[in-house]
Amino acid sequence: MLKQNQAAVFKKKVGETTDNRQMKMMQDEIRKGPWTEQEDILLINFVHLFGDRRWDFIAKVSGLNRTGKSCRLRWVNYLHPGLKRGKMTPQEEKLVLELHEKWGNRWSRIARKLPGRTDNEIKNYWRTHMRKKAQQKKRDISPSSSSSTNSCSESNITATVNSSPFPEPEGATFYDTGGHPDQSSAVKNGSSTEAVQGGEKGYSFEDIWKDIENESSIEPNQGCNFSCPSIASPVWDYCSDTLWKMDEEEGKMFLPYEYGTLFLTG
DNA sequence: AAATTAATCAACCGCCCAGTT
DNA sequence: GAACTGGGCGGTTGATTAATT
Repeated sequence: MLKQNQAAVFKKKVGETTDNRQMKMMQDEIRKGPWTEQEDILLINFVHLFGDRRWDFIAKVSGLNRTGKSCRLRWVNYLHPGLKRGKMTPQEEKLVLELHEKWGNRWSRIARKLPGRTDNEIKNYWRTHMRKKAQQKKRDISPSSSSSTNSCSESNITATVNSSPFPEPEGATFYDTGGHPDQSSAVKNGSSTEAVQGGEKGYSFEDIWKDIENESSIEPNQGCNFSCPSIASPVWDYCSDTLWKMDEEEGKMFLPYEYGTLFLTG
């Protein structure tokens, strides 16, 4: 992360997009690329003050020179106190696969069922996983290939996915097709998949939930809770020690409460 | 030990939708 | 009802790290 931070760049927005909404930012220099710790701390402060909804406002008021979207993404994917980090547990893997089978690439929706995991994380996981699977399949098809030596979780996964065989045309993996070929249109039409939420599969989600909850004290849909005791994000480790101290020591560096008073009281 | 390849993850982009004016 | 705006979502990219040759 810190190495990436060194490479953070400013980019001119001019000529980069035709999105009208971004045209107004053209006169500004919008910071892009990896976030620095200072930015993280600043963002945390302002989310603390204004909540995790008004991203454009936070982006402006904080002086981050980031877009609201960028702030939101950073918060949701990295800074949110409820985030669980580290490898997916077998239970989580199983749940992801089960839900993906039901809902396709509805990552945010799937993520809501996995407390502490983000849509981005699940998406990345799935991408990696399906790439592996595609490669595995190639090896299986190849006559010179030897038998697979998958891990325990991997074999479970394969079994689950294979319960509903998906087409994997040459050159396009299952992931590339978005899971279910007919899913995207249904989703676009808003008819989506609420109806299939019942979970008619032969295995119990409650069991999975029990397992997951045993491993993590995080409640589903917990939301933003700043008394959060189980902060997993690296910056929170840092913040818990130094953030509020810095406010005092470095004086008006962030000015969170002054801003807060100013804007909250109108 | 160096080079190459694969895996992982953070971040951006563009589209869409819902709410507001 | 049309235009505008903010936020959410899925897809994609690029940088970094780990594993392999």
